[in-house]
Formats: sequence, structure tokens, C-alpha cells
Amino acid sequence: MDEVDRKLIAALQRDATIAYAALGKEVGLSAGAAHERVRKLRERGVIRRTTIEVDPAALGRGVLAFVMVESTAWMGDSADAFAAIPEIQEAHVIAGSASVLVKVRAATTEQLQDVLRRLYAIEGVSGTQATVALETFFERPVQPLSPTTARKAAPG
Amino acid sequence: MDEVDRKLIAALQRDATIAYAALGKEVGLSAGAAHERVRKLRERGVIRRTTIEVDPAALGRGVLAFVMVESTAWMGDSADAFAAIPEIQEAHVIAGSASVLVKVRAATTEQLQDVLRRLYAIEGVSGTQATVALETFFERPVQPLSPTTARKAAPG
DNA sequence: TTTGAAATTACAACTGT
DNA sequence: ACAGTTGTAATTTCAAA
Repeated sequence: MDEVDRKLIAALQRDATIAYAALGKEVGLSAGAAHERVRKLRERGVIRRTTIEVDPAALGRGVLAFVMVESTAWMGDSADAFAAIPEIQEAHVIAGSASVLVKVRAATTEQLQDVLRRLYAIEGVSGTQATVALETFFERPVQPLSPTTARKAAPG
Repeated sequence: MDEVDRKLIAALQRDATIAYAALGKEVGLSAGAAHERVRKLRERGVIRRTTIEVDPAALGRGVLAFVMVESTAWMGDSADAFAAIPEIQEAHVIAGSASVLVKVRAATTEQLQDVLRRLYAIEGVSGTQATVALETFFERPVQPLSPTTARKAAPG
């Protein structure tokens, strides 16, 4: 993981359809060398996968909310119960009074309410506290560059 | 946006490096037809970009926290101030007592503390309330399939 | 949908450090 | 050994019929 790897990651985060020739040019490497670097980053699990970013609203998930889920019991093995709710995009075990924080994308506030209902149905869940997002400033990949160089890269 | 489009999106979310021939086969289309469908999805902005998913820990951002940022003034034009902090992955304007919710990835809790310091330095910010994630159950793309068919797809 | 040329990737063998 | 370079065959893209 040197500076070249970080630049490769930044470039691929920006646009993963870039050809290896162009990718290599950006970091001062040949196409073959860039290819080999990226292959190793994948192999090591630094790059988990190549995927697409989708407009949530276009998929009928225009309402974003974060829900603090309180529980009486230990929730450490309940990952599957949360994953079974397709509106939940992320679920994290947290330190604090609530025990799980979930990121929900629903079509409407009515559907959000229905998600809360399904959350209550999970064993051990004793309460929920939902916070609706009014506007998203930005959502971007994990920044791979040091703060100094990161300012050169685009925010998105 | 019919069922075929949703299946195309699901397949590309799983692995965007798939060849159009294989992609078409998955949804019952020729390579050319699949290619054209995907081109239109990009053109319409449903697919925003092709990118890579990275292991945050490998980039020195193993600590995940959600921070509620309270403010005295209107924060609606402060997107840039938040974007200038590279440790912030997401920032949303929210309804509720806090006014902005940010998702932070830092190397250590010390660095997290430094992010809080930088948040306080933003004009109008009057307080922060950080919640540290102990474990991430999952983070996955926005699910494009209806709940019925979504269960067939992998959680990750 | 099929076709075919152009571009790209993946995999060599090779070179220097 | 290791990382990079160049060359090349196989694959894929992508526009046109």
C-alpha cells in the first residue's frame, strides 16, 4: 500500500471503467504493471469488488432514514434478521443506549413506518428511534489519499 | 424501469466487471441488447457510475462513527465545509434536534476526536454527539428488486 | 439480433533492480 | 525474488447492417 496504490484506488473509485492503459498513465505505470497492481489489491482484499452506484430515487427508495434500534437482548447474532429487510442498506452494532444503527431507504414515509414495524418483530428489539434525512450533502467512497493530496481529488 | 432493468442493476451491483454476453444471459437478452439497456440506464442517471468498493481498514480508516452535529444557524449551504474533511464519508441534513448527521471513518479514536475538533470549527456548529460502531453487520447496495425476489439475491 | 472491426484485457517472455 | 516493460493472443466492446 504505497502512494501509487492509493492513486490507483482513487482513480478506480472515480471511474472503474477506465482502461488499464489510461489508468497506468495516470500513475506513471505501463498498462501491464497497473493491471498487476490492481490484481494484487483485489487478491489482498483491499479492493472488495467492482460495482455500480445507483440513484436510490430511481429505484423507488427516495426516503432516507437512520434508525437507532434499542434492544433488551444481545443483538450480536442478529445480522440475518436485519439483512432480511431489503429496505435496510446498512446495519451496525453500536456503543451507546441503542444497540444497532440501521440505514434505511424506503419509497415513502408509510413504507418507512412498515420497516419500523418489521424491526420491532425482530427478537429482542424493544424500541426504535428514526431520523429522516431531508437532504444529502454527499455520499462518497472512503478517501484513500492523505489529507494533503486528497484536496486535489473530486469530492464525489 | 421494468423487471429486466432491475435484474441488470442487481447483477452489475454484484459484479460490474461481468461481460455483456454473460450479463445478457442472466436476464435472457443478447449481449447487444443488454449493452443498450445498460447504456440507457447510465444515460438516464439511474446508474450514476461504476466504482470499486474498498476495505476501509486497509486504507487506515478502521474506526467507524456516526456523528450528530448540532448547530445554531442554518446549515443548508455548508456542504463544502463538511466535504473538506476527508474522514467524512457521508453528510446528511436531518430533521430533529441535531441538524446534520455525518458518517466518519478514521484511523483511530484519537483521529476521530480530531475530526470532532474540525467539525466544531465549522461556522454555526454548536455541538456534536458521536456514536462509535463496534461491528458492521453489513453494508450493501440499494436493493433494486422487489422484496419477493430480493431474498434470492446475496446480502452483500 | 447478428456481424465485424477496433479496443481492451489477460498472459506471456523478458529486463533490470 | 520482485516489480516493471513490451509484445501478443483471446476476449470484449460497440456501432452498423
